[in-house]
Amino acid sequence: MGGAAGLHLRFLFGPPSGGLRFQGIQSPVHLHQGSPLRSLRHAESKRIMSTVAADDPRVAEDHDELYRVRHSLAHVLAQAVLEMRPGSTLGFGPPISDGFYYDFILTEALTEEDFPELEKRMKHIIKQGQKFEREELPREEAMRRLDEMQEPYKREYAEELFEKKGIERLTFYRNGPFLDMCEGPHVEQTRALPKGAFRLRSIAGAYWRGNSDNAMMTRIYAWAFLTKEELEAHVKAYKQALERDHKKLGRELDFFVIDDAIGKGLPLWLPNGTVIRDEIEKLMKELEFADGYQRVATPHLAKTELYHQTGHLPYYAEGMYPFMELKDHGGAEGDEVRETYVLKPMNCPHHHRIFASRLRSYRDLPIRLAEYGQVYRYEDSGALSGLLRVRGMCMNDAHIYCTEDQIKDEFLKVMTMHEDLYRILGLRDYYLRFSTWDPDDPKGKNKYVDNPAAWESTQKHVYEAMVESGIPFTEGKGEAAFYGPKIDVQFKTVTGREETASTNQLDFAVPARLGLVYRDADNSETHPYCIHRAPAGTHERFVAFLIEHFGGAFPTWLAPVQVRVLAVSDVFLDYADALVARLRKNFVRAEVDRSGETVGKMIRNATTHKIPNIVVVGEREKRDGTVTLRRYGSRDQVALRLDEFEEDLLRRIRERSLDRVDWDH
RNA sequence: GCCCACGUAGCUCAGUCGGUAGAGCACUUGCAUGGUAAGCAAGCGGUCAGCAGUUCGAAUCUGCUCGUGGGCUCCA
Repeated sequence: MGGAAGLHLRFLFGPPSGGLRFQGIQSPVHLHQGSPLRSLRHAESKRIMSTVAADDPRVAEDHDELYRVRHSLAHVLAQAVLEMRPGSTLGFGPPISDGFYYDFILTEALTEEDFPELEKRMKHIIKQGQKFEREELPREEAMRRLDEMQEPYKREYAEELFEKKGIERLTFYRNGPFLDMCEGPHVEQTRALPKGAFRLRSIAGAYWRGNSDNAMMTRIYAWAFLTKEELEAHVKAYKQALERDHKKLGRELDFFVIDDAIGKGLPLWLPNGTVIRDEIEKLMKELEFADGYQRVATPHLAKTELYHQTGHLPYYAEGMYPFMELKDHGGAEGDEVRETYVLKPMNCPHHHRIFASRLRSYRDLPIRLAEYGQVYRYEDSGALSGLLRVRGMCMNDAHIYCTEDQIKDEFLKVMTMHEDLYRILGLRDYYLRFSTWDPDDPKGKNKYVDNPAAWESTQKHVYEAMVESGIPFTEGKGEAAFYGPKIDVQFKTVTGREETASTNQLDFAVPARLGLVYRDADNSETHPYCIHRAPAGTHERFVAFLIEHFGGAFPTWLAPVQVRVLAVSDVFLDYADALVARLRKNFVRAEVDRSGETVGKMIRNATTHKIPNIVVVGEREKRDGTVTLRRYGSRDQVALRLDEFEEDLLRRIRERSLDRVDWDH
């Protein structure tokens, strides 16, 4: 997987600028909430949805009250900050999904310890009942005003608005002593702002306009709602969500560790976490087998030269681990470098070489090569986060080589596979984004392969496949990979951060660049199209999503330990052992608790480890040939005959049943 | 990479004014043989992330390094 250009390789983990790493974003469209995917197949949504999300605060209800409150509070915060740090300059201060933020260049640092005083000052400002007064100025006056205000960043943006967006007049808002260039709207006056319904949340660095070439500003985030109750409910929900954090659960439930002795961003999968990975891989292999994929296996290394041929180097070198230089003799100083190798940051070049390993006929196509290949990317250290953003990862990868006529059907099958995978796992809170070419993009030919005809045709095929799939999607114009359109699947983490789970790209350029051909019906040599696809993204990130989705309480088929058997006394351990042996013959991950603790304690331990099936055996069970079953999340105990217990258990595993409902959220 | 915060036992955390380290859980052992979320007791466990400095004396103060977390256009 991955793309054929450095920039786009990184798209599985978000664009290089980090533009997708929003804090607290709501999914633009909660497309799949509350309804099974299947029912969406024929939904009325067979059209491209609006590019701007429905609950995006910028457009919601044409700037509703909440938007005005948040926007106005941002001004109040800025006023308070300027009181405490006179002479500081302003950046942006927009409403966001759960509050607002404001960016500053501060004359002297503020920390979260200053929050109480800032909040106090904000409340004081609110009490003053300052009126928000709107003023529109034509270009020259506006620019003069900004010069007087000594706000260089606002000024820079104003220039851009006049130049590029072609606006005529610039809007300013004044409340009390505070003046800001701002399009509004705002509340009438500060007393209209609900007291006690906002809370300063955190302080963070943020580059001006998100570009690391620009100045580093100080960003203050705040939560804000219309009522105190809403704020408190939000904060409470946020804290509860932190309990599901995959990093926390990963430690508590022994899923993975990241050990500095190995290296940052290089997770070690513990036995429990490996089970989940393996189960996802098994599932994917089944789905792929059904769709005619063939499995391949390729090494972690390749000669650097290969990446020169694909066009990744030297452009993408920064995203890769440093090259390994093989020298003559013992590699002593001064020995000539014979060849260099790289740790692969993607699998596609290897798969392309497999395609090239023999002469291909049009009759062979489509060829679908699948591999869960381990890749390594040298991500910025500050970007690393648990399993969500790592430097060593396993791609849920496959490359489909096909003719133009096959694109639509193949893409449709790929999207259907996504649907199947997510439905099986009960994942609903995601949306799809169709990223297209922007022929008018000023960066033009540097950003996209210069082949308008290919763009038009491939986008049409992908679009038609999406429409036919019936899966709703949004469009991101100008966000395509440089070699073709793509469909990304966006998920939200428990803390509200949005991440790309899967990226699926249509590549009409790189196979040609590598000289891949097949013999066509007319005996000519033709370049294949290539679809890069990864329904489960990387196994690291995907398992992280699943941990958070299930809150660590996995359904039986996914659970690291599927059944734990407790004997009420050591006397009945033989019965417990026999039961476990019987289950393990059927590949059930069952084990006996031999801790010798009290039953209450063993129940507690199994429960805190979120084991889905707890079986208690004692005299009654041994005598009657039964078990007493207690399912995770339930206090009920059910007595079952051994064979009916086993049959039900095996069925749930076989059917990949989501056998619990209380984690529905 | 950059900004901010944080780093004490395997985990979660306490540690006052700078005076040489503590709890609960986990683990080990012993007792208890217990019927659905913690039986009782003892023990083991720390280079207070690392290095350097200030000091008679540093977990505590300062600097650097390493690591972790949050954030780095939701664009006036």
